[in-house]
Amino acid sequence: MDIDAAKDNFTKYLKAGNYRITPERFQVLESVLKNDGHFDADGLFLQLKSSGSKVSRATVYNTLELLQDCGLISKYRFGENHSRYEKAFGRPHHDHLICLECGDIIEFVSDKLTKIQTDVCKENEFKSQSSTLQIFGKCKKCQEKE
Amino acid sequence: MDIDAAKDNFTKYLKAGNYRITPERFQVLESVLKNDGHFDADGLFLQLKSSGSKVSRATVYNTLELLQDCGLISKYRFGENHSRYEKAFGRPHHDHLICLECGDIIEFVSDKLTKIQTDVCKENEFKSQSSTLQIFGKCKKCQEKE
DNA sequence: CTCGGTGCAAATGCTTTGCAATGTC
DNA sequence: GACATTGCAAAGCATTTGCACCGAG
Repeated sequence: MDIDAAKDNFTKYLKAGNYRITPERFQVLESVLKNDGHFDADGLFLQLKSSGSKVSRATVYNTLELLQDCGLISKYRFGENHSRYEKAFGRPHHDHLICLECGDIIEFVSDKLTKIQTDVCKENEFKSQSSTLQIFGKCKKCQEKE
Repeated sequence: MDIDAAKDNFTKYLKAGNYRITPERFQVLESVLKNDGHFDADGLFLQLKSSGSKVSRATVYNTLELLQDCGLISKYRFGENHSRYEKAFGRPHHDHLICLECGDIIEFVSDKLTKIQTDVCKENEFKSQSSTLQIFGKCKKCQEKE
């Protein structure tokens, strides 16, 4: 839907930072936009490769960092040994329930949580930039399996 | 203070799980108990080494996992490429403010947060096992530096 | 034409693993 | 004595880096 808006956004970010507009960077962005859930760097690399792109892993990592810096994607570490990303463009902030059994990730939004975070930061005179609440456990489906 | 209680705890856990009581495992536990803040596996290994212990990295990692399973320590991933641990024995649950500038980690406790988490889990029929709220940003000291 | 960006492969850093030796039960 | 646990070094895996080449500005 807002693919063009995302591209515009990225273009502006690149120009503003005096980064070059390269086809590789936009190939990565397009690949990112195809993913609806969470994805990782290597998955994205494979996805690009299978769609005929010749972008290298190095460029994928490099571009993911740029996309994160300009707010188009969010990066997470769900207690695994690799990072996960997801589209952030035009989406409200949300947090995650992570099933340790099946690996499923459930998203949720909580206004109250946002307020608590604001309060905690104020109390500690801390300037928040980003946050993540991760709840690990067992999802409904996996509980029923027993 | 509760060093003996921690050791008891670990002993019981090992026996219950049919794990063997080895000196190496207790050397790791003792080293863990010496640390008041957050520490990582390699730091612990070095600490053990410098105090004359011959425990290997493999054993450190193995034992840290056991200690985590029996609730004596907690494991975190603060967006870095390595895991961090901290004593959990006899401490209330708390969360973290992480300064992206100086790396300082501030702990905080929030009852309201606990309640929200309970509610979110109920709504999603999710069975929580552990959780972590991480707020990344800039601490008071680093804000003043500018 | 300049210098930032790219691909490739090698390097890195944390963590795990394979295996023979060791020590607990 | 059986077999889980250990130390060591090598392997794994995600990510980064060095460098020669390429192409955007």
